[in-house]
Amino acid sequence: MTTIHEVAQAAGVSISTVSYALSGKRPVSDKTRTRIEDAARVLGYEPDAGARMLAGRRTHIFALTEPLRADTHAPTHMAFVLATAVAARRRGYDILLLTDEQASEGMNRVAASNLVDAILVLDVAPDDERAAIARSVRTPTIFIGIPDDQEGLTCVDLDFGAAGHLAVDRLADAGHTRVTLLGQTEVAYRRSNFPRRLLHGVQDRALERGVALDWITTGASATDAASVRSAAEAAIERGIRAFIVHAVDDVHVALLTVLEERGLRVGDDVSVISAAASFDTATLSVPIDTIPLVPQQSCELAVDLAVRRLEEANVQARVHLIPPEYRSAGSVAAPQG
Amino acid sequence: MTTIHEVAQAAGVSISTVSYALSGKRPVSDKTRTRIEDAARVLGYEPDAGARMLAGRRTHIFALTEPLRADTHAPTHMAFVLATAVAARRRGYDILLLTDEQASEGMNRVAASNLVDAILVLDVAPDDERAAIARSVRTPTIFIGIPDDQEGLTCVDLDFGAAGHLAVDRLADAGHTRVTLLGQTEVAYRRSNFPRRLLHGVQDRALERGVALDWITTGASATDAASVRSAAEAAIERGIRAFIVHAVDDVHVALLTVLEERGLRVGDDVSVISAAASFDTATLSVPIDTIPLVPQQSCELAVDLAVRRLEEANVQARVHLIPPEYRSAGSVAAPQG
DNA sequence: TTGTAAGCGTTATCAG
DNA sequence: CTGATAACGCTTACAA
Repeated sequence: MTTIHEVAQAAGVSISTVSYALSGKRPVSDKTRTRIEDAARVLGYEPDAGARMLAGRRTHIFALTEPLRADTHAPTHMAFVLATAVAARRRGYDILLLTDEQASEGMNRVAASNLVDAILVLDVAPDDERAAIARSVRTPTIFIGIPDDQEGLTCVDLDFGAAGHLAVDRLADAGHTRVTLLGQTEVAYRRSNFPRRLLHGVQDRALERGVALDWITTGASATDAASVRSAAEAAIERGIRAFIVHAVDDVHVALLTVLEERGLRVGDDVSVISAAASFDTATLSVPIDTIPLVPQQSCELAVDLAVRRLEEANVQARVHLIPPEYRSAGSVAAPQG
Repeated sequence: MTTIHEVAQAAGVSISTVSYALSGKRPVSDKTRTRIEDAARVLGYEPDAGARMLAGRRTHIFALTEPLRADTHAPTHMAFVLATAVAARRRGYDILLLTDEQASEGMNRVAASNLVDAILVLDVAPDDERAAIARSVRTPTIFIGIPDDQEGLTCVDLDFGAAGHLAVDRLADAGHTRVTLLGQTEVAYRRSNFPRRLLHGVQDRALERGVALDWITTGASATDAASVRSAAEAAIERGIRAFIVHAVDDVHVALLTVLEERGLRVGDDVSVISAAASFDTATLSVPIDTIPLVPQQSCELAVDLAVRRLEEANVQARVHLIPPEYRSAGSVAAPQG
């Protein structure tokens, strides 16, 4: 194992100069710095993590707590984990997984042992027990998602309410007066916060714009497209020609299949908007207007806030809502006849 | 932050006694030990991770490298990550995620900086570049999966070849002489090792038992069940009444749907075995005989091997194949007529 | 611009 | 069975 001593010796300087040259925390003359960097590279020097933690009181590790419930949508979840890991790595941090059933135990443990510099919280529930922990530990904690009680917490999330407004506005602007929202599973509206926020955004704006709204929850299993199909068919029978979909890809597929069977062309006879979809809607058979979920943005901002909390003195806790973006693909049209 | 000093003071002993009492690495009298444990609990003492690493040369962290390619099946992947994290935690280890595109960089980094005690490798490719890294670093490395060149590596995996044998044997024993294997995506047979191993197991045993075998790869997208359906229909037309399925749940659903449409009852008119399925086959509409993938077993064994490598002196590298298990559900029957 | 040296909080070696 | 104490490898005042 190469130590800082050996690098110092090879470069003919003291160990503190090596430390400063590599961390950049003190100006070092160009020629000695290059000499040090060369020596470090040649020797394959990498600072000992333990020593660095102990002396520097920085671990360069973030914890990521993810409860992983049975109803977790795996691809979405993975996208968030990956996005977090990538963003963290770009800032020089590694990710420590906390998948305990009782995430609380893990949070307390890593905080008490100074194992991590900050904690990132994923898959936030309305009454998330991790909110209380976050308030009680000294370790900076960032929520990706929003619990009911946000007092004193730093949270990051897509503005699902605004996404709901946006979707209704586009359909209302096009002239629709009746809209059906194909929503998440029933349990999702209890276990998570964001489906409700989108729902309320849609409901409120529908009320304001005088749009009649139907809201349908979709089946729990990806395998039973049947219920989605019949719900869509019923809506069409009633003359509905505008859909907002906030659901997994299978639900999108089921809806599009029904529309095609009925000979209804999307963006022509019928309007469809996909809101906060976690998968790539470009894989669908028809181009669909989308309000994307962008895990990258949320996770990058979360990592950014964590770093800021470590580097700056008084960063105050608040909720950061990311404004939704509307990606047009021609799937919204004025109602026919 | 509570230190070992404060615990020692509170318990009226020296810090070394505290260390030994809590680690159990030296006998400590019952009464002083309880006094120490009480003090530690009351003060909420948790050893400082950095100090522990530096002094003890043990980090109590395992790295988990996961390349996360675009074609990764998210639910399966998550099951493995979760199983690893749970198993590791049970032994007192945390998991550090290494999701770099170039996993090699991460492995070298955590090894050189002594950030982790061992490295666990997931989602192993046939020509995995991480095999070379594993051989070059001092950090013990365990593969969950098997690359082509296993020389000097410690690997853990389900015995997919034996699983293939088992599946064919059951069908041949029941009297079937023609079998269709509904396999993974085409790309999976190039990117991963295990689909090939199952395929070869099936092919070899089919040859031995005089069973005529068809092998079909399935579509890349979960949304196009159509190709699976037509393949299944073609097989049925040709009189095939025995299927081995090594694929995602959608493929199972598509096959079962076709069978039902044709009025073929599973376990009666037609035989179906699901091999190495990563999802819960109990959610399917019909009970299916299964050779389960058991991520828990692989991951537990991997963690176990890692711990053993740290605690024992000479554990020699080798491949550990987990024998497949057959779970009957009545979906295999003798061919009719 | 560079060097010296005092910790950081444990573990583990030596004594007792 | 218990106590001192020397590492562990680095960061960061404090000096020069």
